[in-house]
Amino acid sequence: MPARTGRPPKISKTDILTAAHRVIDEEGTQALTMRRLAREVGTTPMALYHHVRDKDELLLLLLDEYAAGVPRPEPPAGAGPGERVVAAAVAMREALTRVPWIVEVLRADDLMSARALWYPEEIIDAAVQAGLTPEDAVDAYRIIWHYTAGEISARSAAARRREDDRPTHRGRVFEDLDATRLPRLAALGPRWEELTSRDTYDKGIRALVRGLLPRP
Amino acid sequence: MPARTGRPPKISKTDILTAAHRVIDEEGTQALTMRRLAREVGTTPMALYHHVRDKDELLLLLLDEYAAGVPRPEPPAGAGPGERVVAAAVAMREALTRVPWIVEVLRADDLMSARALWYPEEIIDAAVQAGLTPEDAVDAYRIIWHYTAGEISARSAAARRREDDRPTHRGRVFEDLDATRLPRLAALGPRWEELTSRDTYDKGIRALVRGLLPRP
DNA sequence: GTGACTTTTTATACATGTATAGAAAGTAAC
DNA sequence: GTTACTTTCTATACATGTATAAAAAGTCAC
Repeated sequence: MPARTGRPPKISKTDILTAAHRVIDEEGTQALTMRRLAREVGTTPMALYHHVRDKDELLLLLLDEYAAGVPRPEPPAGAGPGERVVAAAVAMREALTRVPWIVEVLRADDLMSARALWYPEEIIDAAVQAGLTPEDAVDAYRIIWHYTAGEISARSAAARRREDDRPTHRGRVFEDLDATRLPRLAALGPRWEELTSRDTYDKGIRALVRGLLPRP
Repeated sequence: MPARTGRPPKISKTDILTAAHRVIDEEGTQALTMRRLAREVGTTPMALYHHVRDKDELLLLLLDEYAAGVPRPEPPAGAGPGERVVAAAVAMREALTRVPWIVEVLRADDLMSARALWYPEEIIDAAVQAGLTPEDAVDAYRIIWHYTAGEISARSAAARRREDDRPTHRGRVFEDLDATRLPRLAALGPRWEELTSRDTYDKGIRALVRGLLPRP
């Protein structure tokens, strides 16, 4: 154990993560600011930046810790490759949906944390079992990931919109549609809010699997 | 023409949008701050907030203006419904990719601006032509939209990562993969960067169309 | 004109992420 | 011990979006 040189650290990455968890658990995501976190661990805000690169990385580390706590379920027994992909994607989306700050992480990085990597592993493996080349299997995974990330983002934006009662641009747009140029939308207009509040993730994933994997 | 009451406005929404365009054209998106914009139109920052709700709405209005300038292409002659959907989705993604601030807009709202609505119109119409019910056609559009938004976000995040030469969390994660638990990823590891830099949007859209529309 | 009312603009303030510069606190060589 | 070097921490500062309160500038009824 070689003695380390330099000023001995007062705080560790673990301290930071623990404190961050505490703050989020007790007061929610929006209470997690760098200043607040610094106070919580007993330092100055900028000291945190020696342990994490920026706030986005902090969130990614939190996500990783969270992922470590999610058990890796066994793929359903006797399931075909297609069903394995669907099951993994659905589990991935569900796990991510539970993370309140997930949107920030999605914006920052397109890949999951180390301990969440079994999702891509499972999806890619199942795709290869179904007959895809490894390259095609990676493509399939990325396509599924893009779809999943987009769906999560959109859902979160919709939820924010619902909380916020200020009148939205969106509403105005849909009120006066040109029925000549946009007949379908005009016809659907009144039902738009209802139609677009349905959960279509599964439907999309199944369509993707049908379209990506070779016909059995 | 009823005379308006209240203090007469010094600036209009049009002034703001014009100035915003000028700033973006001349100095790029990151130069567009509320303070800068206020200086440009000759007011105080907060005066802008009487004409736009917040910066996100401003960007949405800019997107709408931009969309007005993109001509609505005729669907390819003699194309089947599936090809029409693909063409519309590809055009939508391409148009949005050209808007540098698109990521902010995607985060704020899941729907496009008024003058960009022909994309969903075209997709929904083609889906109905293919035999879907209007409800299923809306679902199909939303699924395609989620996929598209996710892909654009991921691409933009990847581009930012490339510009930034600071070492990324992502890199470290992929260096030490547990080959026992994650054999596929470990095998692909060295090629991951290359494999995930490919453009798979078309492939995904075609898979979605295959999976969503009834077999012809 | 005067006072009530409305709309728009201004001034000020705050919270946030983080850049930058340098101080503090240790080890290692001599 | 003194000096050089390294790592971590602190202080200060800035740019940003936007909340809040009040001021300004008009119309209208009388």
